[in-house]
Formats: sequence, structure tokens, C-alpha cells
Amino acid sequence: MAEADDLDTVKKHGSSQTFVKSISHFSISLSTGFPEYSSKLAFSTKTFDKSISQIRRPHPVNTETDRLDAKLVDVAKRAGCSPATVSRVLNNNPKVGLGVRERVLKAATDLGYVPNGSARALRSTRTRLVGAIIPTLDHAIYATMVNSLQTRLSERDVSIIISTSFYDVDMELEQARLLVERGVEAIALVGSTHRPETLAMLEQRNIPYVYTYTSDATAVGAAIGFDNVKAGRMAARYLLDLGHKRIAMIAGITRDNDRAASRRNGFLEELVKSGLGKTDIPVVESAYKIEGGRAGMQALMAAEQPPSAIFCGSDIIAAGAIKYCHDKGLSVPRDVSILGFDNLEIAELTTPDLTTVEVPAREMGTIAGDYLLATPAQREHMRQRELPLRLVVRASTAPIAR
Amino acid sequence: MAEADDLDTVKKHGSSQTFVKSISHFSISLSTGFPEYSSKLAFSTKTFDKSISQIRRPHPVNTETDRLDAKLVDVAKRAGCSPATVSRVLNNNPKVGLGVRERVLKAATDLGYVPNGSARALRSTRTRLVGAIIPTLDHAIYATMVNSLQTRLSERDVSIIISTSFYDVDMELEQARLLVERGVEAIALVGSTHRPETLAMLEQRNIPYVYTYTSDATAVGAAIGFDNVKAGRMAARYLLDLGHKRIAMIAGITRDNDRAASRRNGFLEELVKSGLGKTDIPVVESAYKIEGGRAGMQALMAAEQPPSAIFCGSDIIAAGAIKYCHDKGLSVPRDVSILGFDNLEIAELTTPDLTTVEVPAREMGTIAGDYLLATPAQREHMRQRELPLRLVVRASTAPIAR
DNA sequence: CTGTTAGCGCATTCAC
DNA sequence: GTGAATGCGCTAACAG
Repeated sequence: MAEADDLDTVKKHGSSQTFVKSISHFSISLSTGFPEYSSKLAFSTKTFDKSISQIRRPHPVNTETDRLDAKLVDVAKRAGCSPATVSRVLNNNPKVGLGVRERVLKAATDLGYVPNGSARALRSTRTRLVGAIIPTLDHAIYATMVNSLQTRLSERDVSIIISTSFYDVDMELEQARLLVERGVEAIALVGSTHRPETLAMLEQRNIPYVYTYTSDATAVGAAIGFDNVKAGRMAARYLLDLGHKRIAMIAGITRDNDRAASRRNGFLEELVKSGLGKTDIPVVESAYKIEGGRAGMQALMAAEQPPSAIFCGSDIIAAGAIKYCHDKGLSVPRDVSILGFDNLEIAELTTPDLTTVEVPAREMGTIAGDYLLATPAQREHMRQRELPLRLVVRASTAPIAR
Repeated sequence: MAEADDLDTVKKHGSSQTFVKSISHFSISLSTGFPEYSSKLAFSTKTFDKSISQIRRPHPVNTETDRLDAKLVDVAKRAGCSPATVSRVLNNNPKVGLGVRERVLKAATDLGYVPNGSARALRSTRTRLVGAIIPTLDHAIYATMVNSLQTRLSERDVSIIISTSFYDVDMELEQARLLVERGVEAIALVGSTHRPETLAMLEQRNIPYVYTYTSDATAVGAAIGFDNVKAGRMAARYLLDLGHKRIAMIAGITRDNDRAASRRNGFLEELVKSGLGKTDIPVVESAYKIEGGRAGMQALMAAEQPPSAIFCGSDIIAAGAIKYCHDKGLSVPRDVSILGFDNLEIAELTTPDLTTVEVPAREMGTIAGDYLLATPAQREHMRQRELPLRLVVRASTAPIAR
């Protein structure tokens, strides 16, 4: 990876492009899906006249004094060429004379010209917009994914519209419809549980979509994530190997949440395979909040024979569970082992540090971005991507005592 | 405010609007800035034909078999009226006969009609799009704000384009330009440090903008947040009142970050006012990461006379600081008091629980949303909003020993 | 290589 | 109340 080279480049070109360039080699280069624009170069650091502001004006504007928004024609006039040529320059069309190109660029910056995205989109059917619908940004695991997704997209000047469904597939459909109306060219979703209408709408309109946090691709949709059932099994295996017999789980709310449900299923499956009676495995569900974990723990530990090991559907739940133990004087992991999921930054803040299953959130975002940016042909090879899960063993789990 | 009416409407139409409506009374109702559309009602739960998908097609489409995207004219034909009338129905124009209206709605749902946002935007100059530029989504404090901002906007079917600047004002300018090109009708920014070109561009094009996390409004821009200097002073005051004399700070990186800088300045100011020599107050800066806090703490505690109280620019830094103490066998707060900032969920995960200054992130997002949705006239009364800061005293701070 | 000609899909004047 | 006409600003054919 040519880290040094890029840093050099960056310094030469000044600061505004810095980030974009410096991270571009983290992912494959996909030139066709969303080709680069040159307009950026032309109009970025333009100085604007600050004094003319605050003039409210109705739709049809044309007072002579109104230099406000130059249009493509104005640029053409100033550059002494046709609108078509200006358009070509803007779109980086190579077959324009060097001289004209420069005159156009100059005229554009002089006028402070900013292209009208709506007109462009209407005419070209390319909006350079993608959408993402996630459950919430309030959970770090999604925020992190979106962050890297957005970063990847911004490298190609593609903007992202984000909406949150609060784990509700009906709301998701509503938002998907709005995104389609906005003309997004592709959509990222979370998980594989969606209203059939949502998918049908996207497929009918030929809008590619990608699932994240799951590896279950559909016939036409892609999936970039991991196998949640496997994740649950991995957790179970680990606790079993530690010698635990009384094992429980605090899952996330499984309604409309296939990831939470699959993790639980895989977990139970593996335990049952190892001889545990399915009904002997206490499972409670709680929201992804510290308080949820605390409450879940309380419910679990109220049993006559409380579990010696507990798998939590998220680190945040695990943190709440540990907190409950502190309050009740239970020692972790001596009295009870706690296993988390996600490997959020907070996994290092609990006492003891949390053993957890790491979810590759950042990587998912980047790769999902690559998928959304790809051409249809390229997408064929990217339809399914199962990223590895990693068990991060820290101090909240231990072999069963005695 | 016709709150009750709205709720009624919602129930009749099924679940998808529920959440949206149910939280709308947390904020004032602003009807004019972004008026409601009715199109939502008409096309939300439509069933689409899944089988016709995956047909790639060039721009001009018109094969008879291509039912793919019905346009407004098609709806008009099917409803037996003029395009103008369909448009009126879509835009909730009251002067359309009830009979026609229903026929139009039916025709639209039958055809699976979805309006073309670009065309609409081009013609009406209303995109129903706003932008937000934040440093990063990887910091919970921003993710939370964006989450509530997006939630508020979605209640009015306004979409949000998010981009991240990574604390770089040049990158911010670049993104602002792109947002303007996309036609956003308003923009939310973080803090009050921006390139003059950025603001000039927005002002020249008459795009309202609002600062968050600060209360420093500009001549034309609004600010919804809190006073960072005051926040720093509050922190200092608290530690002083606890009797501490050797006080230090681990600030965030202050470059391009007025919030971090102001907090530090306010903090120092108050200490100096109380007789401490400015040069006697150790200040280090670190990234908003646990590791940053740990490193900062190490630097601070290496002094001959280490501080007895430390103010951290963020809870995440404070968590790292506490972690360092654990590792080194230092007791918090006996040996050293740690004061955080933000009141993230993690403030309850440290041992001991973290005393911190609470930042109203969620509320800022909601109110900023209100501002962006408001009409120009309404905005006059919302130009500046200083939200209260609250000191949340927990267990990581104590009076100076002896 | 460059200019000319036509719309993209819709909302908004106006008439009626 | 409703319809007919007219562009919004831009890009894509097609000529030359």
C-alpha cells in the first residue's frame, strides 16, 4: 500500500482533497459505476461575495443585479462557446480542446458557478445519490458502519441519504419509497428481514441493494457481512469449551431483527447439539442499552440455579450485565462469565475487560460502499461476502470453577 | 397545532407513520417551511410486481411492455384528467374535486407511481433535502445528534444528506459545495470554526445554516447549542470548589475545533481567576479515543507534582484516563479526581462511575431540525438557542484529601 | 472537436 | 375546479 506516496501527493495538492486521496487505496478502484467529475477541481475554493446575501426572492429571478446563480448558459456566454461544450467540460468529456476547456473552467470559477444537481439528474438519470436505511445511529455499531460507508462514497463524490427505521420494517418501506423518489441509485440495508414490497420496489426499478450485518444474499440483492448463526454457535462453543453447563443468553429484541434472532438460534443450536436440553437454556431479550442488560441479568440470576455463563447479544448489554454483578457483589468471571458481542470501544471499559465477538463494522461499510459504487458487471462478483468473525478473549470469561 | 388530528389520521392509515407522529409534539409545529405532502398516503404500501426486474435499459425507454416507471402523465391518463390536476393532488392542493382526487390517487397506486424528485426539484426549486456536515459519526456525541436531527426531519419527509469532515475545515468546504450542488435547502454544521468561503457560499445562495455544539451565532447563521467557554469554567469551578489546587486538563485536539479550544480556554480562565498561575496548569491534547486518554494521563502523571484533579475534554478520554489509573494502581478519586465531558452512556461504565458535564446532544439535533424546517420568518425567533449544561456528579471526583 | 436541437418529468402560470 | 401551455437547467443525440 503506497502510504508514503499518497501523503506526498496530498501535501502538494493542498488540504482540501487530503482525506479523500489518502484513504483511496483501502479499497478497489471502480471507475465505471460512478465516474469521476472534474467539476470539483474547478469550483471548490472559489471566493464568494458575501455582501449580497439575505435577499429573498421568488422563483423566476432575473433582475440584472442578480448575480446570484449563474447557470451553464452564462458560463458558456462568458467562455464564448456553446452550452454543450461547457457541459462536456463539466463532465470531463475528453474530446474538448485544451484551450476551450481552460476558458470554460475560468469562466465557471469567475462566476462562482455551481451546477444544478436536479437538472443534471433529470436529464442524465444519474443522481450520484445513494441511500442507507439503518435501525438507528444511536448504536455505535451502525454509526461506525455508516461512517466508513459514507467515507468510501465521498471519495467518488457520491452523497448518501440516511434514514433510520428504528427496527421497524414498515417504517423501512416508507423510507425506501422516499429514497426511491429522491432518485437514489443504490441502497444499503441492514439485515435480511424486510417487507417483500420493499425489495420488490427496488427490484422493479432496478435499484441495486446490499444487505449488511448478514451474509444471506437474495436472488438479486447482495450481502456483505457475516453469518449470525455461526456467530451464535461460536459463542456457545467457546462457553462450552470453558466447561460451562448452565448457560444462558440475553439476546437483543428479536422482533424484526433477523441478526439478533439468528445469533440466538445458532447459540441454542450448538448448545442443544452438545446435549443441553433446549428448555434448560434461559433466554431473555432486552434492548441494546446498559439498563436492558442490567434488567436481563437480574431476571436470569433470580433462578434457583443461576447460570454460570451468559452470552449477551451486544457489548452494551454485556456492560449492563456486568454492572448488575457489581451491584450485587457477584464476581465476574468467578461467579459468572459474561460474553459480549460487537467489540465496541466500550468492551475495554468494563471491569473486567469484556470477552466478546468482534463484528467487522468498519470493513462492512467500506465494502458495501464498493458494492454500491460498482458497475452492474462488477457487482456480479461481489454479490456475497462473508467477513470473518473473531473472538476477542479478555477477562470477563473463565473456565467453570471447581 | 392539530396534534390530535394527526394521530387520528395515523391510526387509520396503519402503522408506518406511527413513530413519526408520536414524537412530533416534542417540538414546535412548523408548517410552512416544508409543507406536508400527501403523496405518502397514496403510494406507501403499494405492492409491486417483482418479476419484471433486472431489465437493464438505456435512457429513452418506451417499449410497450415496459410498465416500469409510470410518470405523472400516465397517472393522468388512467385517471382521465389532466397532468396539472394530478400534480395538484400530489401537492395536496385543496382545490381539486373530491371525486377526481380519489381517482387520481387510485390510478397512482395502481401504477405504482413514484414521483420523480429531480423533476420536481427542478421545477419547483424545492428539493426537500437538507445537509449536515459533522466531524465524524464515530463519536457517539455526533451520532446521537444526527440521529435526532434525522428523526425530526423525517417527520416532514425531508431527507438528510450527511457528510463527515474529519475535523478539517477545507474538507468541509468541499462537502458544502457538493451539498449546495445537490440542492440542499439548509445545512447543519458543527461548531463555529469554518472557512469564510463556506459561509459566504451559503449566504450568497441564501441557504440557511445552523451551528450546533456552540451558541455563537453569526450575523446570518443560527446557533443551537451551549457555551463552551462557560462549560470549561463550570468544570474548573467544580474542581476548585472541591479544594483542588493542582489541576490539569486533557483537552481534545484543538486544531480546527473551536469547541475543544473554548472549553480549554474557559477552564484555564476560571482557574487563573482563582489565583492559579496559567503556566502551572498542565494541558495536553489527545484524540477522542480511550488510548488518547490513557496517553494523556500518562504524560500528566509523569510530573514531579502530579495533579490531583483532571478535566477531560470528553468522556471517552476520561475513560482512558481512569483506565490508566487502574493499570498504575492509582485510586480514582482518592489519588486523583477525573471529570469528564459529554455524559455518554459509557460514563456509567467506568469504575468508578464518571462525574461529567452533560451535553444535550439529542435536544440539539431536534431543535436544529426545527430550525432547518422553519420558514424564514420563523427562523428569526430561533437564531440563537443556548441549552443548559448540567453537571452530573458521580463517583470519579472527590474533595481533595486532607 | 464543436454547435444545434430536443426534450428529461413535473409545477405553475394562465385561461376557461 | 380544471386543462393547455410553458419552461426549470441541463445533457445527449445528431450534425457538421
